[in-house]
Amino acid sequence: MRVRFAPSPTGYLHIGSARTFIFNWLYARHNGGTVILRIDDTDVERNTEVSLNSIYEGLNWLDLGWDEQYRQSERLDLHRRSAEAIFAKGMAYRDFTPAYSGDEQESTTQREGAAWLFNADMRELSREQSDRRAAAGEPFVLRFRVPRDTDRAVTFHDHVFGPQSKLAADIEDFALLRSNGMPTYHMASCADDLDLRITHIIRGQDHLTNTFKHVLIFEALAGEAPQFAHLPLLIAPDGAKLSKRKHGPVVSVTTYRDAGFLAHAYVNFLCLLGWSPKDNREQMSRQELIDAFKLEGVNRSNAVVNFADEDPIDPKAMWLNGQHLHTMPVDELAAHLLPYVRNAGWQADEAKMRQVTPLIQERIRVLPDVLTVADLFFADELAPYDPNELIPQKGDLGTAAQVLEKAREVLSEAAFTHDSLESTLREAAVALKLKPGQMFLPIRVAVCGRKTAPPLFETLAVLGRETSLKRIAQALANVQRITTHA
RNA sequence: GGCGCUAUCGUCUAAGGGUUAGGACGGAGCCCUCUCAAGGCUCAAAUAGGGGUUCGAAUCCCCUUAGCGCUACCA
Repeated sequence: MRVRFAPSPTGYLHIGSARTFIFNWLYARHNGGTVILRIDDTDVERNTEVSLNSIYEGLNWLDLGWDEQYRQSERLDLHRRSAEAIFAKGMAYRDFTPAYSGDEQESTTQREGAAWLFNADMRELSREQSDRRAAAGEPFVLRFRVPRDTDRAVTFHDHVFGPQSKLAADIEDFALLRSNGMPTYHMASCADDLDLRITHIIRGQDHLTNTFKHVLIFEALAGEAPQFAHLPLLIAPDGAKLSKRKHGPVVSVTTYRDAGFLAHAYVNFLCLLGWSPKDNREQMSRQELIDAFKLEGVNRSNAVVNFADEDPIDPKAMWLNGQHLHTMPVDELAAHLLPYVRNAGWQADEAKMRQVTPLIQERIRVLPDVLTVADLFFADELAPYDPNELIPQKGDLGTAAQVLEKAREVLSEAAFTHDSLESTLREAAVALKLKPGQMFLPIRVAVCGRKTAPPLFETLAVLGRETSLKRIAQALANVQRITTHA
């Protein structure tokens, strides 16, 4: 079994394309098949190297890999020979009509009545006439001669959409070769699918109606077409199809990468758009996805990627990334986090990172969150904060000072382990006739620089005696400065 | 305009003739608790509309509506 993913390098890797690639990959891995990456670059006008690179960039980030790789631009001979073969069988003809020059937007919306199907004079042109004009160097496009004197229907079975049928008489005589000699998408794609022995074509639903044309080409060339499976499209909250121009960077996979997503969490999220394992599972490992993936589980209706102007990330994707982060082994997560910490300019080694990671693991949803959650473990100096933050419930600056002084006293003796710190500080609270919360808050703020932070005893243990006492002393000094000035 | 496809909570989805229409995200509330998270529990929230077929329809058929796709040398 052989599947292919065939992006054209006219933009970056789009979220919908990424999902198509993922589904192809999953289908192949589930069935022990081969994944082929084929760059569909026959449109020389619009292809760019930058775009090609960004597609590789996106694909590499997904970290799934592929088995074989081709570029259509290196296979033009095959495409032309295939077109010639169809022409030789009399199933294609030359059309010397100059390229349609009307405004295409208007032509499709304003045109009344029947759609264009073919240019009768060209379809009926005698072979002698055709050869003569071609020999004279007159440019032409090669069109498929769609059978239309019968009531025959073109049919195929789609693994997602079921049986499909369309009257041949409703299919226009599409182009195989352009007047510049380059193959069209239809020609190149089918010729390559045949030559690369593709068994299953899994692609976006925007190709569903093109498939009738492809079936005609496959029949003309080989008599038999591969299997088809079309995927529902990914659309924007406004119902429009995702486009760079209209929706901005949300449509690029690099948006998620740059936001600090785990590649696998992103893959997991994309899988849930248009496919379901049918058993309510959502967080799934790569192997679980491979095992569960079946084309029968693919939906038929388009799925909305739920983003907003203020937030380009789908909330469910954010949640799912958090789930993967929360359940990841500590060492693995620490390894993911360390580069972010170092890029921020902080001193950190693997050992320190592994100590800090368990304290922040369930408090982050994307990797860069480490910068705002764990800063207090890495920064030498705490950012300045309002000393009034040190005041506990039902207390005042005096209470804060009292707590901090007591903390300084007991912490200079206590062992810096979780259990020892907890019992020491709880006893101190009792001695001061304060509730535990009133005792802990001033210390937390003194040591973390803010009220929301990881649990106090673990935090103190990781910070160590020296840093903890230094920060408590600084807080105390700040409080005393205010009270004496007042 | 023609042809094709689709239609379940705001979003992702389950249920493919018989269920109080299930789960998840997001939202609200409660619990847990040294703060924040995480976790647990609860609540609000859907079968586009109309006709059939059937004892019985979200599910099958038809119509309407809406959305999407393709539509003369983009892929």
